Amino acid sequence: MPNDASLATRFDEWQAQGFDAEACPVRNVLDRIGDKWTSLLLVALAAKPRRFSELHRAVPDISKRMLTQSLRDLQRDGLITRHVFPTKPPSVEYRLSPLGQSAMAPLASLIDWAERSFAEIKASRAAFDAGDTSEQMSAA
Amino acid sequence: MPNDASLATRFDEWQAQGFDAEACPVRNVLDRIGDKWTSLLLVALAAKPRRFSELHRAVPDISKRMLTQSLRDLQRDGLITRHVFPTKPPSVEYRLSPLGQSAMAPLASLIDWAERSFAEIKASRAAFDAGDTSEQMSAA
DNA sequence: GGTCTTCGGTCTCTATTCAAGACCTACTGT
DNA sequence: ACAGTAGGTCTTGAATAGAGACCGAAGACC
Repeated sequence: MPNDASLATRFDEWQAQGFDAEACPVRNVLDRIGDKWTSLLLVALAAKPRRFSELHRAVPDISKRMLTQSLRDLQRDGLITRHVFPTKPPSVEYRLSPLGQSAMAPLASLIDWAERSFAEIKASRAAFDAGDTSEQMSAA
Repeated sequence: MPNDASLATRFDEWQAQGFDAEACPVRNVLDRIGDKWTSLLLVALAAKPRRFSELHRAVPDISKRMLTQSLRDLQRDGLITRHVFPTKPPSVEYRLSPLGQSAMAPLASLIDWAERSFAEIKASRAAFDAGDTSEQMSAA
């Protein structure tokens, strides 16, 4: 069962292993999750399989270039599968693989946290931007 | 309780709201989590409070510039706090705020998933890079 | 028959962001 | 006196993201 302590322990282990980017799951996997679009696409596909243009409409401000690239990355990592139908204008459907579905639970818990904490984060940002220099000068 | 269905529902809600980046917790929060360094720093600070150079040593291949900037972002979002001690060479300690600690549980579950799935992801990447074009042509 | 739109992309070009490393002030040890 | 440490900032090049043009084939429109 993961908790803060085991996280810290694992951090030490990763560090001991020289923090090789190839070997470190955090760097490998979280870099992809945080890829600005990929998590959004995963959530979009969690609802149901969708086609390319459908995804493009669902996530309005992604460019085709980035959509293509993000889908390729997701496919490469085995989180989604790509199905080509040789229809008159070709249609391509993307759907979550079992591996991708297994990611939804932890991803949902993160999103859940994000929604719960969003007000507090926004408040903190506002305070920070207002010049709130609440830095403790311990033992002046 | 979050599950796939509620995620999908929320996605529809975000979409209905015009997907304003300001209002969407996923884009706001996940963008930061996936900021390449921030989650790593959060994990590093989960173990214990650390000082600037200590963090720089703990995460070997981050540049000072990015370390400074990532810490500022984290501080701005209220996930960490910054404590300046007016010692002879000034020392600055960073530590997780309560909000930051509340993020560790979902983050840990994601990292847990990442470690469990890493082998499968690596295998998938290898297959993909080997030119495994396993695209289903339904109804040839 | 000619033109317009859809679909799933690719290509090019520009703007932003990242990363490496020099530099800075103040102090400390040798 | 000189180098080194601490916590950064600044400058400069490299990688990356985004906007939008283009493409081929097939309908649908007129």
